[in-house]
Amino acid sequence: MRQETRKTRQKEIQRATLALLVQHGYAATTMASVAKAAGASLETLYKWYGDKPGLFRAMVQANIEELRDELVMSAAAFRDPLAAVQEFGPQLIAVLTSEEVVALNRAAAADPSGDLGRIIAEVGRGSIAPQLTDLFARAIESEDPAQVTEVYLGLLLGDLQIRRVIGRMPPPDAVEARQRADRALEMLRRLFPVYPSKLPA
Amino acid sequence: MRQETRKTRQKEIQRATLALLVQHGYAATTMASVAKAAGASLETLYKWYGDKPGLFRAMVQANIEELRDELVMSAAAFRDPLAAVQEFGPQLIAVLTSEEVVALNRAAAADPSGDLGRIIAEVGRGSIAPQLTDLFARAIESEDPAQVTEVYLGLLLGDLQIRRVIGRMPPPDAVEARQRADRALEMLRRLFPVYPSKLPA
DNA sequence: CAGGATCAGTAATTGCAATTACGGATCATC
DNA sequence: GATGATCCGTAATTGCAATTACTGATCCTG
Repeated sequence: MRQETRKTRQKEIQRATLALLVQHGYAATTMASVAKAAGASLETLYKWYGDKPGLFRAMVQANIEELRDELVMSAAAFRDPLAAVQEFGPQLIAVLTSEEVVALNRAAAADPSGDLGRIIAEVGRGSIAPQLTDLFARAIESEDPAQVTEVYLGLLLGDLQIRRVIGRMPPPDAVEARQRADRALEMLRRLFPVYPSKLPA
Repeated sequence: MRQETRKTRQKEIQRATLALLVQHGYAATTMASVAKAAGASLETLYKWYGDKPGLFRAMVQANIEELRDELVMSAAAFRDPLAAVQEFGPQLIAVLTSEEVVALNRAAAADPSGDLGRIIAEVGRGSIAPQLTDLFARAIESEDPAQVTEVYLGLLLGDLQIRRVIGRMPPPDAVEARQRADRALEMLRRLFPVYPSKLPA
């Protein structure tokens, strides 16, 4: 099979795996059910991914990277750093509380090896936080822009993520997400001085 | 067997269950391993708890209540509300990032029924947040003290919990916890006006 | 068009853990 | 001290899912 074909095939398999993970959880997602849903054979799954953890490792990696790339793109579309943050916040809430990311986090929580958690942390937070820190470094006076990011994320998300992961909350809708993000940014601006040139006109 | 004896026996079983959960996770904690560790028989486990989820439900309930009671006690020991919060913050960080609570959260994340998550949310947050809200209502001018609590928890914990649960972080030590709590309270006081009478002497 | 590789579909194989069943010891109660 | 209940320890039973093996079908490559 050609490389291109295989790549799209793998994407299909990983998509099917994620769908089953969202619906049934890690333990109840069997290799057989993945094969059936993806129209692939067990032999192929094992040849390509080695074993069940291997499949999920690849799936998590691919999906987290995909989500990251979407977020990266949207952030780059702005010149004014705080305007970018303002746009970014609600998206970040939406992504991090989505069924998909919640399911990925649950899988990571159940993974004794810690591989899934490492992937999520490195690819997810590891690439998102620096972007935010860059934006804040351009907009806010602080010797430690990374800490501004910390505070912002705390204000933005609170314990939304952990509550979602243990299953005690629906995802916030778009209106709530925007409100929450606006409040977080407003509080952040009261906590840290904004460069005068960056004040809104 | 007398009531008292049975109660202590159940406590032993639940303690052993938690220890195994912390060490191996939910999936790898077998009923047989619990029986062995607790020196109980499988028959007793099934007679008392019905099935594996039942055992874990009871265990989570008992342990969360125990943790809550410890926190409740410490908070009641103060007269000045913000002093109580100041003392409470580091403890809350320590408890919520402890191996035990992380393991309980992981079990809840893996539980498809949502029972464990419900227990944790209701017994845990459901009793802690109102206590904090009471303290803030006495110390801070706000039409919505519950939201002050929200903000405080966000500043205090950030994404510590979710990062702990997916396995990408050691628990913060006592010094870090206190620093973090102090910073959170200090930021909170800049965000919300404190009643003059409550200002420190 | 032959040859070899790759894949889907299905049928073993295997191991593990939840659950059940049973025999002997222990303990509270009368 | 008898007795019935309760408990421990261990040995089935059972079901499920990961993993492996086998059989044609399909698709590139020359």
